[in-house]
Amino acid sequence: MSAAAQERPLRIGEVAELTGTTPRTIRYYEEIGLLPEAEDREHGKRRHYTPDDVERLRELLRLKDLLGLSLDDLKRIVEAEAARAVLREQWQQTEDPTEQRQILEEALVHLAAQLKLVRARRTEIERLESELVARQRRVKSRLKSLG
Amino acid sequence: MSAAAQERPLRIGEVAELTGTTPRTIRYYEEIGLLPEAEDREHGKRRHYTPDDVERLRELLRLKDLLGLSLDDLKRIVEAEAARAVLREQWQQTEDPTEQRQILEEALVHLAAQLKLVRARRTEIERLESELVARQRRVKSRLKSLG
DNA sequence: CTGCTAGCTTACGTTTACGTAAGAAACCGC
DNA sequence: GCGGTTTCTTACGTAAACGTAAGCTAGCAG
Repeated sequence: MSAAAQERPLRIGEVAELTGTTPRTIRYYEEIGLLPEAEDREHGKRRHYTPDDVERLRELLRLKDLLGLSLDDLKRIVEAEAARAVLREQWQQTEDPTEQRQILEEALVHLAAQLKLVRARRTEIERLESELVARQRRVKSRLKSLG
Repeated sequence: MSAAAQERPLRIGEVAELTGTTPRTIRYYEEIGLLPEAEDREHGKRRHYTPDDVERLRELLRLKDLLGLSLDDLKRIVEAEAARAVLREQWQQTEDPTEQRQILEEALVHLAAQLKLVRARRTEIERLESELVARQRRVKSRLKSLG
């Protein structure tokens, strides 16, 4: 469905480059279940990725770095998303609008939870920033009073 | 000079409580030179702290958590501040306004560097936040179109 | 003085998140 | 087909940031 899936598959080194990480990290994330393993890859053969996979990994790294989440935290998020994805498949097939609504509402809950985290962080950062600005002002005024 | 220094000294457990960390962490920070060690404490006797020390530790923990700085990064910051403090003492005694100005300007450089870090973080956080909001909107509109 | 709790020192242990090395196999260009 | 690069698997190594345990002491409460 995604246009991205049509293009030449990316190799692990390219993905690492694009996301600013290393092949080892990518394999490790797969190993702990943070990234999915292609079930049809034969032993010893190369992994390949789509641009969507790159975006996915970028997002995980962002959550990790910006929110300070551990890989375990991320895994929980990923698993929750996966669970919702399963339900989505089941329920979209039945085309029952009541169930579909429930799925979307769960997605909203999920997003609200993440937003809460992000906004809390932003608030803390802003407080830190304004304290630094205040100090800056004090130093500047002392500089002025020195002539 | 600080009013805080007049009050009953705090023990390590209280400081840990107040900063949301543990005594072990505080001792560790002292061990690696992140927190100063009172030079007059006899071997085996208790550490004690002022409310200013608590604030100091809070700030370090904030920089660590919000900016994702390592203890090594923090140590560099602390050392830079200490170096500036030494110069301040020396030069304030001489009461040479030219030197005093230089100290203040160095402080500004220091603050500007930290502010740059903090603002970069805030920008990233804000981008993440707006992406989440966008997703939220999409889900909400799909909900509405479901009736 | 006597308990009791919290703190001290020393030292080894642990978790997280990968790094690194070795040997083999997969592609890719020629 | 072949050399060169990249990847694969397996497994051991490691740095950072503390945790934990043991034996001992400070210092206060009664």
